[in-house]
Formats: sequence, C-alpha cells, structure tokens
Amino acid sequence: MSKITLKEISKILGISTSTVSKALKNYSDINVDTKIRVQELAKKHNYTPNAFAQSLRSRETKIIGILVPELVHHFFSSIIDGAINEAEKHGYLVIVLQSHESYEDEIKQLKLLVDKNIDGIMLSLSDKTVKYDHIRTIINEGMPVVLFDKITHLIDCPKVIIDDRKAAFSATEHLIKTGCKKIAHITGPLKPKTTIDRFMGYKIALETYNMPFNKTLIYTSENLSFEDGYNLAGQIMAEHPDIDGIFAFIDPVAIGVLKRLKEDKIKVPKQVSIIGFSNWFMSRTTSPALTTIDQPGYQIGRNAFQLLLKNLNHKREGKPFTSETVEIPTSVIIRQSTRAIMAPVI
Amino acid sequence: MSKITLKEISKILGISTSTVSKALKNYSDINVDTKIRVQELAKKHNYTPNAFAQSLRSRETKIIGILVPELVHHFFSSIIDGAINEAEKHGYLVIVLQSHESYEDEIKQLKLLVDKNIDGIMLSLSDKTVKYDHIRTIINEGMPVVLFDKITHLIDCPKVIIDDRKAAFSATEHLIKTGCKKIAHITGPLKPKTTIDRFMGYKIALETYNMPFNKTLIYTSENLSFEDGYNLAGQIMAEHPDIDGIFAFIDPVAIGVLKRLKEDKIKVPKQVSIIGFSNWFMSRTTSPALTTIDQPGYQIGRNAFQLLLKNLNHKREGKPFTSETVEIPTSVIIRQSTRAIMAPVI
DNA sequence: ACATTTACCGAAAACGTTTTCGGTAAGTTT
DNA sequence: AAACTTACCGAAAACGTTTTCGGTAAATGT
Repeated sequence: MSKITLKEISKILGISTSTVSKALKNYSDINVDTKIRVQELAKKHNYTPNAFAQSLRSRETKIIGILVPELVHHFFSSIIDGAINEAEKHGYLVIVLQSHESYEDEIKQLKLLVDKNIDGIMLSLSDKTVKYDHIRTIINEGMPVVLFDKITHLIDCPKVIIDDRKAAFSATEHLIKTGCKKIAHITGPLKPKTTIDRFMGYKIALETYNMPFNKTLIYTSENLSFEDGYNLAGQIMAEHPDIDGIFAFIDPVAIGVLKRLKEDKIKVPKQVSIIGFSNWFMSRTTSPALTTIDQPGYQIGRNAFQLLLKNLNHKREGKPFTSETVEIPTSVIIRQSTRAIMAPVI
Repeated sequence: MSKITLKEISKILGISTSTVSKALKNYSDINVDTKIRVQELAKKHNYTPNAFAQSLRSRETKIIGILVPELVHHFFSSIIDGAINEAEKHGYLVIVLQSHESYEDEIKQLKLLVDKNIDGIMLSLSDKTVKYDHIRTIINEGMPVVLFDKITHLIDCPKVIIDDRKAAFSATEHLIKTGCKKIAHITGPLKPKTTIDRFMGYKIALETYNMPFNKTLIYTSENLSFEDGYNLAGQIMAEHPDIDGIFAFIDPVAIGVLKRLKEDKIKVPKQVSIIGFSNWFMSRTTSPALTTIDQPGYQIGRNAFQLLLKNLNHKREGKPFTSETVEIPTSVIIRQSTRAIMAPVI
C-alpha cells in the first residue's frame, strides 16, 4: 500500500532507474514514447518522490523554521500566517516553535531546527536575549536567518521591523493634536528595545511640540496585562488627577485603563483620551472603541519570508547573504477613545 | 564549516564508519577506548547525525503536521500551542498549515504533508468539508491521523472534542437559572456540526426547563463577527423587545451584542443577560465582563498530540491504530453580563 | 565504404546513516 | 595441541534519488 519508488517503476517497465528519473523530469535524451510510458505508470501509481532521498542529495528540505516568543498572540500569529502563506507559494513548509521568552529555550529550539537541516530560520528574539553568539554561529555555519520585530542590530542579517519610535511618536502626536495637555505613558518591562523605542517616541513627541517631559508621568506595566492597565489607571488618576491623555504600551493595558476609568466615572475621551498600541482584535470592540497603532503582522511575516527566500537562493547560488532591513509602516487607527482632530480636516 | 559526518570521523580516526556509528550509540561490541576516542572527537566537532539520512533509513521524520482552518484565532492558536509543547517533549517538531476553511485547500495541504513523509497529522476539518475520502485514503495508506474540534464521526480515527451540545446546554441553563424567561440564540452558518450542536443544546435546555421553543428567537450570524452581533442585537430588540437573555454562538458576536445594547441604553444584565462561547481573551475585558463558555484549547492540543503519539508508536510496532474519542470538559465562566445566580449557592 | 553525428539508454557514484553478518586474533577450555 | 569462546572490528547492503559519463546502435555525411 505504501508509495511506489523509481526502482519499482523501473522494474515494471524493464528499464533503469536513471531513465525513469529522467523521463519524469523530462530530460531531452529520453525517447518520447518512453517518457509517456513512464509518466503514465507514475501517475497511475501516484508516484511522488521520496522527500528524504531528495533532501539527502540536494541538501535541501524545503522546510523553514520560525521561532517566536509566543504563538498565542494576535500579532505573532498574524506574522506566522503571513509567513506560512508566502512560504507555501514558493513550495516551502513551516515549522513553528516558541521560545516562551526564555533565552535557554531560544537556544534549544534553534538547535532543534539546525539539527533537522531545515533550509532557513525566521526569528523573533526573546525578551531575555541579550547575547547573540548562538545566532551568529548559526549564520556563520551557512544557515540563512531573518530577524523580525524583536530584533537586534548587533546581528548581521536581513531584518523586518516596524519603527516603534516613529509609531509611538505618531501616537503621542495624535493625543497632542487632539488637545491633550498632560499625557501619561504606560511603558513596558525595561530591557526590550521596543520598550525604549516607544518611550523615546513619546518623549520626542513632547519635545517636538514644546511640552514638558515629566518623569512622574511614566508608569511601568510589568506584565503588559489588562489587569496592569486597570490597576495603573487608578494610580495614575490618584497621583495626577489633571491628566487628560494616556498612551499605553499595548492594547490590553489600554483596555484595562479604559475599563477602570469608566468604573471611576471618568469620561473617555472627554476628560481623558486613551491610545493603545498594536491594534489587537478586541480594540475595536470596546466602548468607546480604542484608538491605537496598527502593526501589520501579516505583512511583516510576508516580507520576512521574502527576505529569507532571497538568501535561500543566494545560498544555492553560492552568493553571499544580503542583510537589508525592511521597515513596515504603521498607522494610527483613530477610533472613539481619543477626541476628534481639532485642526481643519482636509 | 559545515557539519562533520560519520565518514569524516572515521577517516580521522582510521576506523570504519560502522564502528563510529556503533561507538556513538554505545554498542556493546565496541571497545571502551574506541568509544571514548570517537565520542570525544564527535563532541569536539559538534557532530549531529544527518536527519535526512536517518529518515531515509528509519522512514521516520520526527515531524508531524497540524492543519487548522485558521491560525489567527485564539482558540486554534491555543490548540497549536498545546500540541507544539507536547510534541517537543517527545522529540517531535510541528509543521503548521491552514485550510482557510476551504475544502480544496484542505486536500492540497494534506497532500503537501503526506508528500513530505511526515510521521502523522493532526487535523481540524474546514467548514466546507462534507466528503472525507481524501482523509480516509491517507489513513488507509498508513498515516496516523487525529481529528480535533472540527471533526466527523464518519472517519475512523482518534478524536478530541468538546461536547458542544453539553456546553450550549450549560450556557442556556445558566441563563435560565439566573432568571431569564425569554432567551434568543444567535447561531452560526448552517452546515458545521458545531452550529447544530450548540443550537441543540440551547433547545434541549429550554425543553428540560419547560420553556417554550420559539423559532423566531433564532438568529443567524453568517460571519460570526463582532459586526454581526452588533447588527443582530438591534434586530432582536426591535422584533422581541421583551427578550431578557441572549446566548451567542461565539464571543465576538456576544461582544457586538453587548456594545449595541449599551448604545441603545439597554442594561446588561439587568434587562438582558448575555452569554458568549469560547472565552476569548477579550471577553474578560468588556464592561460588563462577558459570561462565557471556556473551551480549553491548550488541553485539546495536548490531548490530540498524545493520541497521535500513541498511534505513531503503534505504527512502529506494527499494531493497528486505535480510534478512541476523548472529550475535554468545558465550563461556564461566570462574569458580569449575566445576573447572579438566584438559587441558593452550595 | 568509412567516418561522424545523433538518439537513446544505463552503470555507477554520491548523499549519510544503520545494522547484519562475518571475520580475525587473542584468550580459554579440554 | 586442538577445539572453542570472547572481544572487537569492518565490509556491505540498504534506504531512494539525481546526475555524470560513457556506450551502443542507427542515421547521416563524405
């Protein structure tokens, strides 16, 4: 019942396996009649080449790996979605792994992928990763690697990113332009680059619009959770009752804030405007719906695979790897948790 | 720079590849000194066996495939999360594919997996799938397959499910027990088994509690979207202003309903109770937070892999496949969109 | 009639591993 | 001293595919 091989076909037809192989691949030095006989028999028995044997010879699996910190996450699953679909178009399958934001796991999972001889790796770094030799080693051994979203510039390889600083600038700018005078920022765990970038975007926006930067307006959410937002909102309004804008690191936190403010009878956006980050699915379902920053995960995944593919081809052709960085634009999704724009609308 | 092989080790040490192979695998007919020499050299050069070559011999890849209708979906990504983690524990990697709810894609993706000679498949059927020969064929050719969530009993293989009917019964029962007298049900697209099961659970609950079943209280959401819920809520309240409970097929629909009722100044749960299904992440972030049914995706994934593993082993040992069905229990997550239980609490 | 081209096919090696089946040399038993 | 173990190692085949390099026979050119 199991699959037929070249050898079996050759035996049935009384010809050599080389001829069968060539007939199926339409080599020019095979008689048309022979080709037809072979191809018909192959079709009849539903011949498909044995992938192991092909890989063993070609040293290619047509499988890539993708390692993300967490899979159950709208942003990352969108990226994977984009990558899988793009990969499929080019005949590649995708193994998905998670580092669970652990440096050790990241190393372990990468080793699993390398040992399986997959063709390339798409990688988003864990928050804990601050050393990069494990990745450099892999690249030096000839494995094409593309970094996306959680990246470091200390590794020389293609990268796909969004400009967090620019996006955070836009978010803060939106609050300013809609009339906010005193804006708090809920930031994330200290180390990751995204935390710093979003904070910097916030700060630069204030400076650009000649607004004072006040350190006490920075609050930290350790877990980036709904609950964190809920609790911090209470603290913020207690310490700074005159606040009129909050820029949260990420949507769930913003939604926690929103819920708390509503419970405390603080009008959103009349008294306090709220802007989130990431455009999670649920952000359009809150009341009022949450203004936020859209991070196009699907496109990031698509682009990352395309960069990977380029290097897969380079490798096959013996060319050196590229290491370009692609920036995917973000946009402000204006909903009802911020006030209407005051400047004349075009 | 690339990986060292048995042959190269054997050349360096001046012994045969067979000896090297056996030394690394601790065969008893190899001298201890030789073993040590081989193992040290292997470690020094970071030897890892070539996976293709192993697979070619053993006919095993240690890779499984998982095919879901959509990846970007909290429920499915949780399932995949559970499957990946469980698989990893047993040395398996996971290729993820999507059918995008298309019958043709399902066939195509399954073929990709089969052609790659992966060891087994975890599958959740697309909504469009009503014929199952493509799956039966795969199983008959010896591929271990496990069905989960979107299943059919017309295929003889292991299955992991939740009892939708029972869960829907509990949901409706909860509304009844908290005092609802006239309950509408928003159902999904007609064909899928889940739609029918949840509808049946609703209906049976009504009958059980001697409440009339009224056909006009059944509304259909084609897209199972937030927007559908939003719009249907308006329709429902217009046609049945005296309704006091709504059981929605799935959380986003319920949240759409919630938002609309709030906009229409209808008190939830005072005037109308709402219960959803699936316990999406966002359901605890709404105000009032949504009462819903928890479907433990992670556990489903875990269990499905365990069943698959059992058959992977059976296959290796030449035993026939099992075909047990595991039911994962659901639970009602009581939040604020339904009233407090009236009966004495135990 | 001989030389040369063309058309077609197959042997063989290679990818890297695993395992069976001997085989040799040393040591042990009668 | 002959027979027999034991300890250790290697040759070889197998998994299935791909591609190079000839090789043979027929067809064509002088």
